[in-house]
Amino acid sequence: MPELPEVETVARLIRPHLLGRTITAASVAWKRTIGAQSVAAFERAVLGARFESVERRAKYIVMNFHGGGALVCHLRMTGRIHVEPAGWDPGKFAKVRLDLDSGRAFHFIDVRKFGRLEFVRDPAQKLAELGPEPLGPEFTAAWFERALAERSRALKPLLLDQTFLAGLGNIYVDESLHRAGLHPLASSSSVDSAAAARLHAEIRAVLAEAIEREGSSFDVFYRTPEGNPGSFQHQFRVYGRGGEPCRACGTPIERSVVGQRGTHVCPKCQPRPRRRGRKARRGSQRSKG
DNA sequence: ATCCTATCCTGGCTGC
DNA sequence: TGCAGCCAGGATAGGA
Repeated sequence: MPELPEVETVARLIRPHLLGRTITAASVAWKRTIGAQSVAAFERAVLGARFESVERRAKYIVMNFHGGGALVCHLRMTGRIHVEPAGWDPGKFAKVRLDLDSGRAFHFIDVRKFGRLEFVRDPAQKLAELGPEPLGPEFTAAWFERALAERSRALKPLLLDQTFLAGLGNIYVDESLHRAGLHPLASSSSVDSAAAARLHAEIRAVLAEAIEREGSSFDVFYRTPEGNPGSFQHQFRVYGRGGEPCRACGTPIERSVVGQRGTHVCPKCQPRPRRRGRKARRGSQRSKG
């Protein structure tokens, strides 16, 4: 499903088609896609608007308009964006169409209808609750170590919490935890300094590598706006590899459910914590608080 | 504070 | 080949 690397890829690919372009017509085929706003109000708001910038924040694509206001898009699980020549057929799952003065049209397409394309006056306000960007300057190893220590939640649900750290989803959490040798159920407060630094580095590394490969496509849903699948799925170490040998040690990857999410762990590389919420006993660190 | 469950959706898969 | 039933999951709301 689209996580930070996939959303970044989409933003990069649609940006050149949108910058400086004006919306000349708008139509909405599925009302819930545009959020709480009425179709009439949405169309009124975007008609004549000119794209000034296209950014990514967490898993959101923020398309700012000249003079204020923005379209904020979340692909959720199956959302896709295409900017294609006017005659292009977006298919039966098309939800919103925005015609551009370039002769192209912006299409928001979504099989499962969970995705959103909302017009907001103040995107900063809408995105205010999000945690730091994992690839941004705020996300330092020191901040991360402290933030983990300040809570006592299982690592996986915490990393999926967008108000804690913004942009990771199920795939990249599983991959990061495996690469750092940490179990998804380990308590955040039990993570010592060295492990926090390791996890910090692996989160950044896995996201950067995935962006380089234009994200992951493991089903028919995620495609870049150019219609291509990403290729990072070939680098997965645990995600979707239940029963297959760990690439590091050969032990079969175990699949379980953590926080309602399919979860993939190498039982040897990521030993299960003996007790939740307590510091690991051996080789303990000397952290001062 | 943290955890758990239900909700939103439908294509694709499994099993009969 | 058909079909019922289950699964996937990001975000959010509400309850324990």
